[in-house]
Amino acid sequence: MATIYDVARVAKVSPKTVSRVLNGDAPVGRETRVAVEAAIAQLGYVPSNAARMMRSNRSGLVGLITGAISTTQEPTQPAGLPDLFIVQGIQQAMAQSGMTLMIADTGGHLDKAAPLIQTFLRHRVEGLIYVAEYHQHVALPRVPDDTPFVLVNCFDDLGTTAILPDDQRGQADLVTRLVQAGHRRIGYLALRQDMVAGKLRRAGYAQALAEAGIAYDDDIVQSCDLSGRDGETQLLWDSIDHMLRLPDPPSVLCCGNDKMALRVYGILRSRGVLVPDEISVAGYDNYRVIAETLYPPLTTVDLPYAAMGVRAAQRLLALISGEARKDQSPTLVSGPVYWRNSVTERRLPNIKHLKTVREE
Amino acid sequence: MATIYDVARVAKVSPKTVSRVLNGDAPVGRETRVAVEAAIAQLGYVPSNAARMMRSNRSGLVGLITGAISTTQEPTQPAGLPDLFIVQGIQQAMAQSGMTLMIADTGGHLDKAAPLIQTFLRHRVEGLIYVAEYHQHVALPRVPDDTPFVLVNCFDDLGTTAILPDDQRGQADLVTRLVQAGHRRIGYLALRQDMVAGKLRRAGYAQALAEAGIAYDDDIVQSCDLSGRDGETQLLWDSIDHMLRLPDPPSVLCCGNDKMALRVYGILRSRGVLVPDEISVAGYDNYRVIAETLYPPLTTVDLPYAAMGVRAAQRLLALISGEARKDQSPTLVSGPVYWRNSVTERRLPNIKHLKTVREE
DNA sequence: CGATGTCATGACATCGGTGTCATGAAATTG
DNA sequence: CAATTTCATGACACCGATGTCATGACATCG
Repeated sequence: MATIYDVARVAKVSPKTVSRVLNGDAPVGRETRVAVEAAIAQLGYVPSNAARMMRSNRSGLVGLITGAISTTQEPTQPAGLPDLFIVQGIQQAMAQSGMTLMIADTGGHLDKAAPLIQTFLRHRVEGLIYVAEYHQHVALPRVPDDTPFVLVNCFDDLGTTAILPDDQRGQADLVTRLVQAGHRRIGYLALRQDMVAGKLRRAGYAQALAEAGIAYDDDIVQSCDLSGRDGETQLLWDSIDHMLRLPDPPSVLCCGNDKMALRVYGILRSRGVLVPDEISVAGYDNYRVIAETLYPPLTTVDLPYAAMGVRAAQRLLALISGEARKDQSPTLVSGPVYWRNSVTERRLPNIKHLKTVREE
Repeated sequence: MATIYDVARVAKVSPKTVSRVLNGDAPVGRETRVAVEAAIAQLGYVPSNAARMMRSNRSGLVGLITGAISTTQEPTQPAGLPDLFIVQGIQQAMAQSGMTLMIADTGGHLDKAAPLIQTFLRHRVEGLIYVAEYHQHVALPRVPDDTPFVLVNCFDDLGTTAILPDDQRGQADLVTRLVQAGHRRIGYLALRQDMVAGKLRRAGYAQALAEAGIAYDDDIVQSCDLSGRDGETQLLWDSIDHMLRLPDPPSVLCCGNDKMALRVYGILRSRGVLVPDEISVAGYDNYRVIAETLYPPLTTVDLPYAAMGVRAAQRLLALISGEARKDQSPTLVSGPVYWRNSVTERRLPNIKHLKTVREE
């Protein structure tokens, strides 16, 4: 591979002048510049980042560690939405800033994180990001204090900068919206309560009910998630069966996530219950493959993964440039409710009317 | 950040000896080794890859270019399965070989590929991989001849090494299996015919019918894919309606991919047609979020993305090590049929009987 | 018109490792 | 026991860029 010396020889200038043409850090005569550029093109010269980094000490690299890529495959995956959207967001924001993103995958085994961090440090990354597959607590190997570090979709005990989805607010927003649409009996098919998202979403559900002055009824709140293990469909079936047989059955079933909603569609269908005419269904995640393709399309809450990714990248860049320092409290990112046809709306499309009703 | 000189000073040896301890390329005395390791630990020394690369000229880096990450979001996406599984496969195989994978995303804009390739070359990657979002023809910017290059899920006019899914064989296998299950009227809801996969799968369908001695009937073959644009559900509805009204309607509907099958489930449900009792449905891709979660679970063909990724990584590594040279004909990778409950089987679970019938 | 400043360029050292070769001591061999 | 080999280690140059400083040619200024 050609070096800057080859270019210098061909262009009949000094290597330093070639460097100046490449970086534009000092004035270069017009003719000289043309000659150098010609030589570069002729030789197909590509500068070596390694050599450049030796002096300038800026690698232009950011390391991303995640289980996102390999975990997607596992049906064990507790949350429904491909965490990859987070990576997308990060990628886009980084590309804009001229940083190159190096992505490494833990393959789901957290003990591989340490060597991966080591690899990144060898490349002298200017910052590190860890993306978790679902909202969770993590205990990661130590990262040197002078390397900016951001956690996404997870948090630790060390107060590392973290970007998290606002699960509680999202679920509360959805339930509030359901109430506005005239629903009063709102069933809740919850995720596992040992999961952060499960707990927070359920808290959001309870919060919204409280704010609306609706009593919380244990009979229509069930934990139905076995994270893909057998028996899940049975459990769901039972829970739904139980709720539908109540004297005062729910008019809408809120599902812990969109995947569960997909199952619920199947169960309701096999029972001959029409959605949304006989019962409404709502999900969580806005997992578009499911939410938009289901018939009828699913009302759900956006899990703002892409936005979280962008925010994470921005924070990391701020940390790198020294503009910001690591903050103690996590950044919560919330997403909008996507209102689709799986939920009936007792409102007329008349805005005045809507207002009136809202003021009831 | 500590350098090898710092370590040498603390351990009271020469830098070269530290280097030897790190790389194990020459014998080092026991006591010396211990002293060096202690110094390394004490200083938190991490060797600089950049400096190492300067002399050894081996970066240990492989560049991966894809639209996979950002395209997933777009509903435009013609094929159904997240191409990310390819990236997974590559990642795993590369990690095993000790290579570090740098991933860059085109954001769906192919014109960003050239600068990305440039960035990778600056980092002196030892090889490049391009992963396409769906089976397609591509025209990529030139890559220097001395840089090994592998295309995955796509092919070009230059005879670059390519790893492709065997769409024709996959569809043929499925249809053959349907015939074995007693089906004779096999409807086909095809993908767009301007897509490589669409064409190949349909060819596989026709091939299997021919091999089974079943006449090809235009009445039950329809192109129904608008790639997510509006009107798609209408088009599907019409096609299904048409087929079901035939005097001799199909006993099974083969869908161009699993996403289409998901839509078909919805349509059949709203028409009150039971799957699989009244009509069977099959998909393509084995898009597990859909195929395993649908009720009943979907019979489909595995699109072997992970395997393709592994194969691609292996080929690239072979090219890098010089063991192999670029071959002209693409490598076709095929996946198994996943038989689930969405298709009726006219066979009894008796193996003898099965054999008998097979010999009919 | 001499002093000063700007422009365009080059010489040279340097970043942090590793390859090459040299060296002295210990082990092995004839 | 001398000759040879092996072992353990260090000195030094080098990879390919860039930062620093120096230099000569002009332009500008008082």
